[in-house]
Amino acid sequence: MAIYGLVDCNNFYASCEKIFRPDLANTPIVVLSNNDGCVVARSSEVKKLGIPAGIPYFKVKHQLESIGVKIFSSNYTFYGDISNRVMSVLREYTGEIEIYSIDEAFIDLTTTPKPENLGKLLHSKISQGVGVPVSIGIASSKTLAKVATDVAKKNPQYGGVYSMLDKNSVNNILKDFPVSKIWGVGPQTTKFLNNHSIFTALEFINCEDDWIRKNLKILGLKTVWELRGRDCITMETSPKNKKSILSSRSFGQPVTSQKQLQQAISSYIAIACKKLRSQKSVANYLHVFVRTNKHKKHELQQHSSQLIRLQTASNYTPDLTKASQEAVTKLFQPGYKYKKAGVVLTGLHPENQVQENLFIPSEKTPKQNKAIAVLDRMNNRFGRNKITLASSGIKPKWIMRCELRSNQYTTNWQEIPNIKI
DNA sequence: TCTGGGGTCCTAGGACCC
DNA sequence: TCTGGGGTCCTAGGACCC
Repeated sequence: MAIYGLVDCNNFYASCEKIFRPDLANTPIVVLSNNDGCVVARSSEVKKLGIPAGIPYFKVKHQLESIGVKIFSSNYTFYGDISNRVMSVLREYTGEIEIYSIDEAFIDLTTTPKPENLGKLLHSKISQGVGVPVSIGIASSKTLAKVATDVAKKNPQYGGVYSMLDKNSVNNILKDFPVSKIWGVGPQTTKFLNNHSIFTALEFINCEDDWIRKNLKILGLKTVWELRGRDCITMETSPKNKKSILSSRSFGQPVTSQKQLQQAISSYIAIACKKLRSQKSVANYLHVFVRTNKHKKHELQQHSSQLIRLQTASNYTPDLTKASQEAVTKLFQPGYKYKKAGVVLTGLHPENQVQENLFIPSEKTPKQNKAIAVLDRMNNRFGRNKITLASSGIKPKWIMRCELRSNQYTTNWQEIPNIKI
């Protein structure tokens, strides 16, 4: 039987913000999304106050301020670094891990003699060594490990680690576990199940396989099997190359000119192409999309995209920038206030397997290759966007808001914490 | 005034081929 | 005169995840 552990950092972004701010140890804090748009992380004190996840900041700003909640813009560079530290601890004690998201990792405990003991050890090592609290769930499938982690998180008496390896404990937990909280069951499926009087995970696993397959397809069936303890979703220890790469942002203020829109798109292309080069792939297709603010019903609305097939698959920023200009020309309409735009690269293939176009040479000259390699190195060393194409604009107006960002304590010498002795 | 960003997988349906 | 049908590939869109 397989045994999985899931290690999940509690309130990750909020916990990160507290690491170098012992003065905030018991202060309620929230972290906002890009553009200071939504509340994406809440410390436990804030959760208790009933502030929901994902709520637009402006709706709760007054409430948060009036009760003394400390607000942070998101600081992804910092969270990424803390995440790496957590993952290093896991690797040190468990060998191969599957990094599932910035704040979660699966570990394979199949051959670990006492999984729960290792869980306790990891819990204390991460807490002491990195400074963020984690919850660890142990079970015979990933989906059950997710459930176990939820139990560990909600019940402090287990000390942050909960094992669901024996059958009795599984049924005991599943009978009170709402289907809406199952990994892989979203709002649509919840609605469907509830309409059929299925409310708990236990009721869900007691359904007939045929019925589940017919209505919820193969994914639904896999989820049920996993909840019955059958291991269907195995470990992925080496990160796979992405099949699509997306870069998009909402604008700090509406964009109304074609030039600004083009600048924004150019800068997203630069980000996406850099990711593409780092996985040594080329893209065949480029999607460019633009959106107006759907919440402003009285304004002109546009939600459209252009798909461009590149003449030759490429990861060379100027190629894709040029292609994007054509798309922007088709998409842009005067009089519309654009709120968000982005690019998606698809049809990705390894760069050494490019299908040559008979009429158009795809090989970049050595000079072009060198230039783009230098650009990547400089930007890696000195920070994203230190060197850009002129088409991305300089100090653009549409740049995101992030007025309440904390320091990059661990990744920027200028912002390293000071200690007064 | 103010509503995130980056992914994956699956399915249906059209295009195309033989 | 008779005008098929199955397989495959691709894309758009939906649902879900963090």
